Amino acid sequence: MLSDKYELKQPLRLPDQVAAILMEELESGTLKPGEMLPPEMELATKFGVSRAVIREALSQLKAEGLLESQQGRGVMVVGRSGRRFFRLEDPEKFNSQSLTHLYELRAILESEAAAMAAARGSTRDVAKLGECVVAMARAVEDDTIGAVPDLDFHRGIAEASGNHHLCELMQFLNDKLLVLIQEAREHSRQNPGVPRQVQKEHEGIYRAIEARNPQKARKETLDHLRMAARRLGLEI
Amino acid sequence: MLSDKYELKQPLRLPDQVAAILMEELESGTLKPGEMLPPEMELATKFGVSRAVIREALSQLKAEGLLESQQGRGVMVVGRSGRRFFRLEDPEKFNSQSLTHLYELRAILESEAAAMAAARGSTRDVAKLGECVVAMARAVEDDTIGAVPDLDFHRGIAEASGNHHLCELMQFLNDKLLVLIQEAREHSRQNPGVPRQVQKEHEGIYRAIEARNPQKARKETLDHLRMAARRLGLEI
DNA sequence: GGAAAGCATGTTGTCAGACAAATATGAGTT
DNA sequence: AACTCATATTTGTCTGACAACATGCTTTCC
Repeated sequence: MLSDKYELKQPLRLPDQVAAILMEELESGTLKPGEMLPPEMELATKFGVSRAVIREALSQLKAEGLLESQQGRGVMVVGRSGRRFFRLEDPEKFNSQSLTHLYELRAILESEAAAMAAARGSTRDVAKLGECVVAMARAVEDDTIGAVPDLDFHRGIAEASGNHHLCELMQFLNDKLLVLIQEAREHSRQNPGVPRQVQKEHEGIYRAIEARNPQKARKETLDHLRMAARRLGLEI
Repeated sequence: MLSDKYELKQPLRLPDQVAAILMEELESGTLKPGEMLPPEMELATKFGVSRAVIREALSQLKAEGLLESQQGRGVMVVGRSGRRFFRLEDPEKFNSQSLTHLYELRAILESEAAAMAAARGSTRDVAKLGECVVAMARAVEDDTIGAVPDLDFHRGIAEASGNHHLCELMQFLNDKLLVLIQEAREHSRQNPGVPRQVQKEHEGIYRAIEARNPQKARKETLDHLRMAARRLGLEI
């Protein structure tokens, strides 16, 4: 039984609850870097759970790089520099402003990626982008869902930037915004004329990259995402 | 002292090994989203470990959002959109190109953050930046280490951007690049004249932000980071 | 015959205890 | 003061057990 001291929610599994509490103490500074955690057995009695539960919780935090354990010594709190992940707040807690910020971040990265793609993308990368544009054009004609080529197009720009970290990060953000993006696409298809407009924007980006014009590629991408955000109802 | 950090080449613990193998299978597509994992007991015999070890491994992957379990049903593979973290490859495996890319990513974000700070940073934020500049100037005069105000300055820019996600992401990247940055600072102090040059660049950024000139803030930051990269020996 | 209730089985969640392995600690010796 | 060694502490791993929940099948009742 977990003590009521820690307002634990029932539905979550015990290790997750314990991990959340410890994480809280880590972020609030109650547990400072370099300090040792109490022994697992002590934590177990303190939280009123078995050692197995404690170990699963610690395992999560260790995997994230927040803690470090050594057999015979104990568990130590490691500083921020040890963090292995960039964690986004839980999507359930996203409010409108948070979403706008996320979208803004994406726009920064994607416009810069487009500029880099124009500056130094391989001809192969650019050719792949061209295929995506053609596929999307066909989707607009047929009035079908152009989701796959659309996603491919945006991923292609990231890859053409030649920066692997940037690519991975954009992939992550896009995954997070996926629901939002799909909503936008659905919304677009219902408004006649919008798909054609979107296609024109995509083609503008593609032409700028193909023409090896970084400035233009950045601007076209920025404009495109600004328009897309407006279509989504986000104030940017 | 210093060897303490590098001495810890601890043999991987069993749960970490199992987690690594499963992660490999997830990324390679051997385990596809929607599929069910074998029961924990089966995995245990397959890997030749106890169920507790398997559970700790699964706990890590569940925390990362790669798996999802339900009592009585089993463990399911979740698609990419479920990922909760943006994971950077292990710092030990960083090669020169990878570092350059990481630095490039940081430059993108920081220059844009500076522009946003100029465009919409609160007067409070800007004032704090001014204090950092003064503190750094004093450090240059005294020839002491200006690490703290320097970090504060860069963090201040991120905060002044008003975008929380951007701020967190920059914090994460800076933590990762911290060793690199400290190296740069040490290198700077040994080369006479460099600290003054750095200070001049910082002041340039600050003046642009204070003057509410986004374009200039972006350019000054970009120039500063480009110079810093060159001082570090990275080809940008 | 069909639908609802109950039972059997499989799976995850949690607990308890045990031992091994590595480390810290302290007493005793040189 | 420094070294040695036995002891205690702590993490790493294993085993077995039971509870909670889900699924499918059987039984029962209309």
